[in-house]
Amino acid sequence: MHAYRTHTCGQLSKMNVGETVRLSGWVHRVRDHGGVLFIDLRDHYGMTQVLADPDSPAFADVEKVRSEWCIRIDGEVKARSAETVNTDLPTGEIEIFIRELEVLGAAEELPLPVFGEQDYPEDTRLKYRYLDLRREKLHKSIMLRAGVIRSLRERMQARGFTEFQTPILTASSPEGARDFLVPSRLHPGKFYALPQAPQQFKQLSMIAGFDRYFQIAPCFRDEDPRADRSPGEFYQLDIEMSFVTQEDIFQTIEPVMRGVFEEFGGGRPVTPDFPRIPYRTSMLKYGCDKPDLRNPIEMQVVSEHFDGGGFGVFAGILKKNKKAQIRAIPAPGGGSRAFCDRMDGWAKKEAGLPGLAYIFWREEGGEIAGAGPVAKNLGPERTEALRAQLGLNAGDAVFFCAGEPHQFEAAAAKARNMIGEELGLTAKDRFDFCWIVDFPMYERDEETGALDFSHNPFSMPQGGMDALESEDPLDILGYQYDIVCNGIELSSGAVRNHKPEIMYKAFEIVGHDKDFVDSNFGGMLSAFRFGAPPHGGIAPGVDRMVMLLADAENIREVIMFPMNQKAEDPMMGAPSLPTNEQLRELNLRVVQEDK
RNA sequence: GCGGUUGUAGCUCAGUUGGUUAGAGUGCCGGCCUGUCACGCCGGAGGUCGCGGGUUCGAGCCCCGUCAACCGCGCCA
Repeated sequence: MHAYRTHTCGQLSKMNVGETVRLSGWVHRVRDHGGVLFIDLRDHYGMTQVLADPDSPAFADVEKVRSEWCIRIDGEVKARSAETVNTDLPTGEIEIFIRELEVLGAAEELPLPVFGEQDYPEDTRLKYRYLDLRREKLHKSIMLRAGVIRSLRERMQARGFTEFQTPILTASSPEGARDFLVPSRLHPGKFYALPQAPQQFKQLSMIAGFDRYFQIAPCFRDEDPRADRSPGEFYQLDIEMSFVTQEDIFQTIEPVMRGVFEEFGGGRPVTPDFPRIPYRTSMLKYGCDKPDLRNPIEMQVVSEHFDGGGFGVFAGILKKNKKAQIRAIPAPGGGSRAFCDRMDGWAKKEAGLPGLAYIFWREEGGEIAGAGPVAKNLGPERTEALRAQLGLNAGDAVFFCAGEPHQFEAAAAKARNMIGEELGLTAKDRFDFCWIVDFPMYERDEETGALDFSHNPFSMPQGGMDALESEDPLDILGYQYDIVCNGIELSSGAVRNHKPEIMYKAFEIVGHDKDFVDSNFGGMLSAFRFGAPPHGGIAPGVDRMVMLLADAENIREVIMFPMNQKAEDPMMGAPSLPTNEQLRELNLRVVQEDK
């Protein structure tokens, strides 16, 4: 007989009745009835009820075990009587009568119970992550993650992609986020950087002729975390392909994403064809570039109804500022003063808006009439024209944002989400994908007035060199795109700029000369001079995909050993002080120590 | 760096207008119990109410400061 087990805890059934078996696992729950004592024995595969009574030679030992002890038992498989069958358990038709028990690992009083669904404070969960990982929910989420990664690999390989490893110790890149640096022992005073993404390496692999690259790639960025952004490190499904247009990339990646969400989404419907929404349209309709399309609300520009009208505040804003605009957020079914006032209060308190002006419509003597202070000042004709444009009816409402779009859009997007939630308009249990396309190449810094890349400086501008030379930089669009699902940005990608002269020109527009480009991106740029193929790619975030699939609010729920909000690992004690010896070898001296 | 929320038993939480000895559930320890599967019943131990200061006859509760955790902002090509 095997030293630890003949079967797993999820394996035995009626077919095994009468067999002598050996199981190992953790004591999930003990139910001691004095004369008979039940243990739910748990392992990775499932749960089996084992029991002993005074007839068992192991009875005295069994009485001593406690929750989460790791034990091995030998015993006989017995059929349960009809009344005692547990239909909730795959092994519920049998139980094991214990003949022998060995304690493999006893457990002290638990700082974190494994049994039950209760929530526990995160610092405790992180400090005792191995206990938390025993719990059903987290254990399942981590297995889901593993399944998603396996499926992504299979799907990519099936499409002719090959997984390559790129360096972890590499050079710092001046663009983007803060780097993690690793001191070089062999080169005193010099540092490696951990890759923020294998961006340049994957492009170089295209230039090297590998045609289709992918990698479940670790990425490192030394930025402050958020609920959906883990501190320091995360994984991307990093992809690059040669001889492709933007459309080819869409056609390749979309089925991978859809397939994985269909495979692991538990039957929740997935967008059959991802709509493509230009960046500017998205900002207009949704106020942001990552719209939650489960929410049907679309904003509209309604400035004309207020221009020169009786609602003095808005008319005044339009008159004073040419860039100003009145944007309507329709709220079907929100047509009550109570709801409108509640949203107005919320906007003041939570959204950083001066308030949310509103109109709501109701039946008055067989006619639909607008109500509220805005409607009163605007007058019935303009109010009616507004209603007609928005297609609203009695019982509906509309909220307004006024000013320059870039000033109110973020808050308007929040309000749109809030209204969708509050009115029950936002669908649940669905994965609504879209592509956001046509990102502008450049943007102007509001304070300094300087031009800068709005996203990735390595993307190909639409129109190529001609566009860079002739168009207003702010009008130039890039072959650059995002995948968004349920309001979460999953991925950014682009067709790359593989021509040195266009690269120089693109950087020149934001005020970087040839020397800057050469000294910062010299490696890649020189590769572009030796027959670079047109290429492009994308990099969906694995952690966020799993978050969506697991319905997790926090990225730490889908990472096996995450760090806390302060980028510490309370279990392993990272980061930690180096020894003097280590510092000496690295030629480093610590100027200021953390308190 | 800034803002918000939270902090009471090992764990999850309650705690009235500031009032006498700070409670419950769970876990732990002891006792009882031969069919439970959130087993049940009886008993027990377990508290610097995050920390420091203040107001008050009296502070878990009010005030000031501080620390920690989380959430958000900045940041994240």
